[in-house]
Amino acid sequence: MAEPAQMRMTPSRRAILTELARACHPTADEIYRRVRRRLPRVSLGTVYRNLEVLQTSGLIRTLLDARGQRRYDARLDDHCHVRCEECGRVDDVRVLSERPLEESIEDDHGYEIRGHQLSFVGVCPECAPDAKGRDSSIDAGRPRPQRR
Amino acid sequence: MAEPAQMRMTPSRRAILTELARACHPTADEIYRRVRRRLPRVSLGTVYRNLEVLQTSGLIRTLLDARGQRRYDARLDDHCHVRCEECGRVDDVRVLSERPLEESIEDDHGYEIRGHQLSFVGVCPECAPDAKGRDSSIDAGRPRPQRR
DNA sequence: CGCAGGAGTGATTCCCATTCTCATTGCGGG
DNA sequence: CCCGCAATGAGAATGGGAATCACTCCTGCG
Repeated sequence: MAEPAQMRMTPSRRAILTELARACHPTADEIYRRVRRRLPRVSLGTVYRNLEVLQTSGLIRTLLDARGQRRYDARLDDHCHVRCEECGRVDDVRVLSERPLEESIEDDHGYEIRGHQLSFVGVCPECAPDAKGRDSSIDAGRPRPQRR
Repeated sequence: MAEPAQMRMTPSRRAILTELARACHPTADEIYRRVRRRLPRVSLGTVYRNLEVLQTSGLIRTLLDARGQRRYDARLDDHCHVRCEECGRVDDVRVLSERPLEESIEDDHGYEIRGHQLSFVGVCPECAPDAKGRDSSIDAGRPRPQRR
């Protein structure tokens, strides 16, 4: 799913990809400021729009930092992250199977680890595309999807 | 760490805890609407303030749904979540060691699983309270912590 | 008992990340 | 060369969350 739909590789999109590969999990605003250094006329709206497009096309990934702000990732494979609760910074975690994960993060990255989370992401039965009957009696008033 | 600091158990705080135990991972706004049913004079600001206080006191936990909105959890033990990308709903995952996790989530909860994340949360070396020298030469312009 | 000081609160405003609107631009095909 | 549509720039709108402020309510103490 999420095939590289028809999408033009425009200069602003190319620049976003370049900056994304260079910086480590930047926010939309960081990307915006970097892209502007070479394409000064690019607007913030364009950056957001294209990040959305690139993600839909499967070229980049979105993630959330510890405060809930979106950050973007050029790596497409599954991997772990460490997220700083203070500044929002996000780092990749190198997984070395022979060492306990928390310990190696503290040693290798200098983070003071306070916790971890394992979460799964998907679509709940109420939102399932096939909409198999099932109008929830509980929490009935929930509005339909609606992108945030 | 995070000892139950001195904190009065006021009616609004009690109501928040009650509603939190009843609903499953509500947002601040959902808690607000529920609390208001019994304490109609409570304001949204109070709810946000008290959620912050309760979390600092270690009585509740904060988590982020798939869209980055904060949700609150009365359970204090470590456990996994499933998060719906469409509506934001979050469910607890029952971990049964004898079955593959994704499979049991699909079966038990009806979610269509699209992915998972393992992430660690902590404080990065630059934000470490002891501030051991280390002013980053890379990415120098980063402003100091500053809550969001 | 009366009071000072601090915690808690309601109402409101502010801030900022993200989205939306809309007029304009420019590429690609005919 | 012209049309149509995707892409864009500029800026307004949205919405979650935090902050401000004046006021109320305890609580400990004299």
